Amino acid sequence: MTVSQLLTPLKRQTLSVVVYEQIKELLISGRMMPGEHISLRSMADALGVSVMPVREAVQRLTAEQALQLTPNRTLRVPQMSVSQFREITGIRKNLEGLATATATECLKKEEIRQIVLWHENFTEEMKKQPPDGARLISLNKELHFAIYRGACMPMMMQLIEAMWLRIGPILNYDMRSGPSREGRRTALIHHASMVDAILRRDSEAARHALEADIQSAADFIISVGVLVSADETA
Amino acid sequence: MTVSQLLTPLKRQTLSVVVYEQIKELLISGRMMPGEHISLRSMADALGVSVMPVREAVQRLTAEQALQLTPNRTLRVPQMSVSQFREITGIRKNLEGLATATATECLKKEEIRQIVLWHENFTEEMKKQPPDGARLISLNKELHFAIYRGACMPMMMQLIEAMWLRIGPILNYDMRSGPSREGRRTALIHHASMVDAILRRDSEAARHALEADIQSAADFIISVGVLVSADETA
DNA sequence: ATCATATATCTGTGATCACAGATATAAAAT
DNA sequence: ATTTTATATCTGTGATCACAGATATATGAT
Repeated sequence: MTVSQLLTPLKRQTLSVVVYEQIKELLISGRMMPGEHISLRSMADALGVSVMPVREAVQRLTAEQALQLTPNRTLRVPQMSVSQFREITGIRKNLEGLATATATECLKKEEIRQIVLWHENFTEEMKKQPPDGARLISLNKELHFAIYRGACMPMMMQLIEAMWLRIGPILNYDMRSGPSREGRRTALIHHASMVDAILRRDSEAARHALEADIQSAADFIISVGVLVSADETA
Repeated sequence: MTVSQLLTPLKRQTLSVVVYEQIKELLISGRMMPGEHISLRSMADALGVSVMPVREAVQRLTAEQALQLTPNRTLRVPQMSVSQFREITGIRKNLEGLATATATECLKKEEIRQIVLWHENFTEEMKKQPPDGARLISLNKELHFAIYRGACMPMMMQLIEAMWLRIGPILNYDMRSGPSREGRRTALIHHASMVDAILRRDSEAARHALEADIQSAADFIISVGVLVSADETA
């Protein structure tokens, strides 16, 4: 065996996409608050690169509406109005419902085993006093995406990820301090019936449970009052 | 009335977004073929700007998968495999179906009048011998988006536009020389029943007609054989 | 102390240069 | 004539500078 065979393929990673992934992770895990301002140069200094890669990463995130460029040439993580959040919730129920139903019919045994595992870990963390907010966010995401991946619809995955990227800061806003008690109970109920439906290969039941999970979480977010009026989002 | 009141608000248009819109228009109207190569500098020269704005526009289009960056650092308009096209068709039926059903229930009279107008123009152009391919593409798009806009779901609109951007080059591939005779007949049938359902405020019938329209067009594209094998899209 | 003005600093945007990798072209050797 | 080698050109990427607009700070006058 030669040395060249030992080397990893070293897939081409431009600095831009590395920066992009980093900022994306900050947003999706909710370490940046809605309304918070950022700047290209400060971000570049913090990451130890020039502004160039940050520019391209930010440009891309702005196109995905994960960041927002105000009329005063200021970058910020967008706030969200109730109506925007309602619309995004409707779209999510549609897309993720379709992905869940499709996945239920074609998931492999090994993949189902993994899903059950994520579910158990999530349940376990939920029962702690108090649960670790960051870990809950992560486990919840892993559980959902393990299901969606099973649908074998790569483009659908991208759309769903784009949606999660936009609601990431909002979701974290809630999860950061751990969800309320009844929030925990309903999440566990819906997750359980969703996993149960998958095990029974009942695609419509799985879709229904998933939609209920999304809707109840959305209702909670709206009731908390972190969303702003429509004119503050412009 | 002062002069300042006569001036348009002059909304801030960066060069980048102007270039972005231009390339987008080229793609969506199908003036660029799938597999065709482009370069930043040639595009910049053609538009009379530096490479900088083109870079950002292309970066954004690449993120939206409307352009593709090959491993050899070459830009091209992506080809599409049959499975990719099938998936995108499924997503489109879902998203555009939801938008159509929603719009059917809340469209205003004036908006419906406009939709009927686009439908009549499209029908008229279809009956010409031969029909103008570019005009058909434009009219078809206007008709569909007039309906979707009626749903008042701005985020949904962005998702739908992103889908159309990706299939633009493929659709044009077919429409350029005008559709086949039976393609024309089925398109007209589905459009007619869709508009009819909207007039009757029958949202489920409208959704069904829309889905049939998308599916029949997709079946035709697949039968033409412009799609490539999966390994050519990597 | 309060308000107006001026200065300094920070913002994103665009242009230009330098660089490494890939491709095409031309020259040379067989 | 064919293959190999060298050169030139073209590719996207990253860094740096210049610029105009906006914001904050400081300076001045009242």
